[in-house]
Amino acid sequence: MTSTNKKRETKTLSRTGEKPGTRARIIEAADRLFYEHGYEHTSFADIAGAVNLSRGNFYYHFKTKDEILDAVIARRLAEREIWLAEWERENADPVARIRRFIDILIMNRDKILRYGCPLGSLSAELTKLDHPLQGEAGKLFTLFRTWLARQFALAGQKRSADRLAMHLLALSQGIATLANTFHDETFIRREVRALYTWLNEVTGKRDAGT
Amino acid sequence: MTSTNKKRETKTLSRTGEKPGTRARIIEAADRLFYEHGYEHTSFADIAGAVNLSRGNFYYHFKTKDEILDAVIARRLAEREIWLAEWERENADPVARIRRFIDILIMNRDKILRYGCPLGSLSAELTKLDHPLQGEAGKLFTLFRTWLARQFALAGQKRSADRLAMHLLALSQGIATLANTFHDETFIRREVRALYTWLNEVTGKRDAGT
DNA sequence: TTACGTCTAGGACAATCGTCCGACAAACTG
DNA sequence: CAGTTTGTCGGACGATTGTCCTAGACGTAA
Repeated sequence: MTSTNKKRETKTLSRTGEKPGTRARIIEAADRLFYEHGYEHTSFADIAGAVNLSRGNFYYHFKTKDEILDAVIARRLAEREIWLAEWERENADPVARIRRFIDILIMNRDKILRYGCPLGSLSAELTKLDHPLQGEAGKLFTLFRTWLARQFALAGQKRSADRLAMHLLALSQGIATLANTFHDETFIRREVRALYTWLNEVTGKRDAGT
Repeated sequence: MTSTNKKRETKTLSRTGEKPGTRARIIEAADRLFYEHGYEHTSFADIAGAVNLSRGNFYYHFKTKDEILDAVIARRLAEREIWLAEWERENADPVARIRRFIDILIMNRDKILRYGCPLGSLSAELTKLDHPLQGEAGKLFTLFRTWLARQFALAGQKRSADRLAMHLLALSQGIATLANTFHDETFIRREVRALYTWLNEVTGKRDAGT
């Protein structure tokens, strides 16, 4: 449902005189603008301006705003799936993998301080708009939820895997929101340390460093 | 800065043929609509329609949309201050007071499932809009933060009072966001139970019921 | 060459936005 | 009584919104 795009396939196949990946550039700009200024507050003109396109040409690629949002969510999903694959490839230990998830808070701290959590803020906004793509946005959370639960299960917490995953998701979400509200980087670092400790406790491990 | 309203005073004093508390009714409707549909997504016409007023008359009471937002935030602040006073009056034990805060998640669970956290969603939206009243909205969090920290201090956790307050705020915030995203009431109840346990642990108390 | 599909530009469109005005009814003031 | 204040109404304003259309430029295929 998310991205059955005949256009995309056509594009990929054709070798006409198009600028390299105009459609992809639009989605990328929309992704950034939706994150920084919100979905509703970002206009067609804003996105078109960000990629130096006329609004008319823009319409050629996306007929409606919802279509762009759908593409943006699909892009975010794909991006996160790559993250998860990398974390699995680089860490055999499921607990180490979960730590990689927690580390997002540190690695993206600048953007979090300025714009909050990309997943949470989008989901919250679509709720207020009663937008039909709420479910799609929810899949972003579901992706992490099931992945985290699988790691917790691998770490020996099979029975409470989903509970732990949800708890970790909720706390990460709340940390991002409050850090954004108070513009407090120290708070992020402190909570991440606490999360590390919590992770070791619930997985029955000894402390594994900072 | 928030609510120096000559008009309000005039209104309170005058006994003209006005409908009882038109201004207050406007603020009340705006408060609800901002929560349910967001600030930007709520128009003058929406609010005016909700209180059966013409847009023209509406302008008489509030010159700009920001003015309404300012009044709504002031209203929310006042309302929360009353809550806190009640909790203090009804509970001598600071830990019991903190439990009252946690209970918000249960008591407002229906609205949370539908619209998320009133504080967090507003703060997040104003961030995206880069709105001048971000700071005012932040005061709502600060109100709870300082109050919770005071209760933790009274409960014997003076050194880590603010840290505990922030942690509790963040988790509550995250619980609301995820419960809203997944429309999961069970999740709220489970996390609230866990918060009760956590509260007893950090304040060095024995388990105090459900 | 001609024909065609792909891509782009510029602008039109109806609707809605926040804002603001002028007229008027009711009540209080002197 | 006349005059002022207070509250209400209907509608106008310029700007911006998402959406859509048409004309043409470009490269490829026949």
